[in-house]
Amino acid sequence: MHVVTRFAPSPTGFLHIGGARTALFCWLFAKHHGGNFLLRVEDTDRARSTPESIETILDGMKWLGLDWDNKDYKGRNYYSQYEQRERHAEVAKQMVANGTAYYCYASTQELEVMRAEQKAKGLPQRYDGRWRDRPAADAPKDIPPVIRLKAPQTGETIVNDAVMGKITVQNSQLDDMVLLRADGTPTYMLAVVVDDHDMGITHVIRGDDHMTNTFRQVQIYKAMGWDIPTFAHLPMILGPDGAKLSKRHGAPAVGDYRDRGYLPEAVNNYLLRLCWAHGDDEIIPQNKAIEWFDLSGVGKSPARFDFAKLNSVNAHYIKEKPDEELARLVVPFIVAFLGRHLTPDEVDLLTKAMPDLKPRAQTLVEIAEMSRFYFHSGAFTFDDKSLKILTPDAKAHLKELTARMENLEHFTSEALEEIFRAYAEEKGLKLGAIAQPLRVAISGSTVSPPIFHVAALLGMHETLKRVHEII
RNA sequence: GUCCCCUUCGUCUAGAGGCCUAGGACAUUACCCUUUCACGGUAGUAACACGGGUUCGAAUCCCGUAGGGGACGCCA
Repeated sequence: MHVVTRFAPSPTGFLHIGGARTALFCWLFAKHHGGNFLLRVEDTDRARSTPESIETILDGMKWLGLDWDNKDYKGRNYYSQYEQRERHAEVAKQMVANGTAYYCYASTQELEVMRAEQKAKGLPQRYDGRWRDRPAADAPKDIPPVIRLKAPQTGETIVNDAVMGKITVQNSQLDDMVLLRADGTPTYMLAVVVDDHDMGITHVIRGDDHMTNTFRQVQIYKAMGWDIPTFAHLPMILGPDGAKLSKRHGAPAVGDYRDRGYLPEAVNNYLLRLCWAHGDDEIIPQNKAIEWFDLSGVGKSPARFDFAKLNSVNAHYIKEKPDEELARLVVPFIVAFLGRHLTPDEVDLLTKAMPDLKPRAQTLVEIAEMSRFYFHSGAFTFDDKSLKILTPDAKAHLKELTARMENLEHFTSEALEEIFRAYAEEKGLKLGAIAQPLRVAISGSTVSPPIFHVAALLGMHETLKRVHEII
């Protein structure tokens, strides 16, 4: 069987991190089975859909590397639901013709009254089928009707969900939903089913907020006599506090993670491990993810988002990434901090510093922050801890050491360490007593990568310049 | 309110009736390494929501209870 999955966001905002997880699972499932992964933009809500939002979502998908296969659709690089509206309307009319749907002339106000009454009586709020069996002759001429599904009123509808298992609902719980609005546009329920059918979707993988919609959609498939795809509903991703993940939790959009210096491979790996596991494996590279991913491994319970764990996964992928590539990724963040561009020499220095920077950072932003001092010019402003290190004694030692450093033939970290160790031994000092002042002098802080590495990278001229600045 | 789903360390999870004295990862604590901070290494604290069954035996199967989530639009 040739597998076809799809990701179907509505372009009313950014790409939500939960949506990204859904997209990832769809993508992995398609790749695992050698099938296709399609992108459909659900833009039938003309008031809320925006082109900017579509761009943002596409960007997010690209950043995560979730490539879709329908890049050439009527001049667009995605499938637009809105463009299929004629087809949706046609299907709705077909259903009226075959007796599985009917025109309903109840006004919005009339329905509001109906729901209010139901609520007041403590009854479930459902359309009562008032136009279900009325003859066409009753139809008022001046009210444009909607088309409603003539849903079965007895028996039950069963969904065999690949994640949730067999789920049954009594048909008496479901009402006759609207398929086509009075203005002739399709509702989500209709559009989804028609598009999934037309696109040949074999596996509908989506968030479990759609679970109860599935029963109604199955009824549409049945009314049209279409094959029902396999459904798989993924549990929600919740915020750290167990509430629905939202702006309040800080980073709901995929773009937020890019801006905060997370690597897409880390985000993917982290997202994959939410509600899914492969034994004790934690770090799962993409090729393994494709090889191992299956729907049966997806858990049923919602998961909370944990930034600490994401950080640790990100730290792992940072350590794995080649220095040059990492430097290239960090440069924009440094540029943002410095407010100026880096010279090729500076980028080269950053690349050479990367082995010392990598193990100390969890995000690209952290690398940028801790590497700023390399590109610093002028005097540092020291904090209290640093000032405490720069005692008159320490300055005196540094002055003596300056002379020795100047005489160095090769300004390497090994050579520097050698003269510092020799000096410490001569004076009966601990290495830290002179290494820390050097650190403060040339890095501007008490915390930095190994200080002799730093000095060697800065070079003799810059190192001595910075030392002179403080003595 | 009605319907649907879920419940293993703080968090993500392993677990398919005996392999469980419940494993791993993150977080956390201590120690080692060490010129700072990290990385790395070693050790530790920490969970089967509760109550009933079924069974020789239950984290695992069944039934309740509690808690959580979701859906009930001419939104998607």
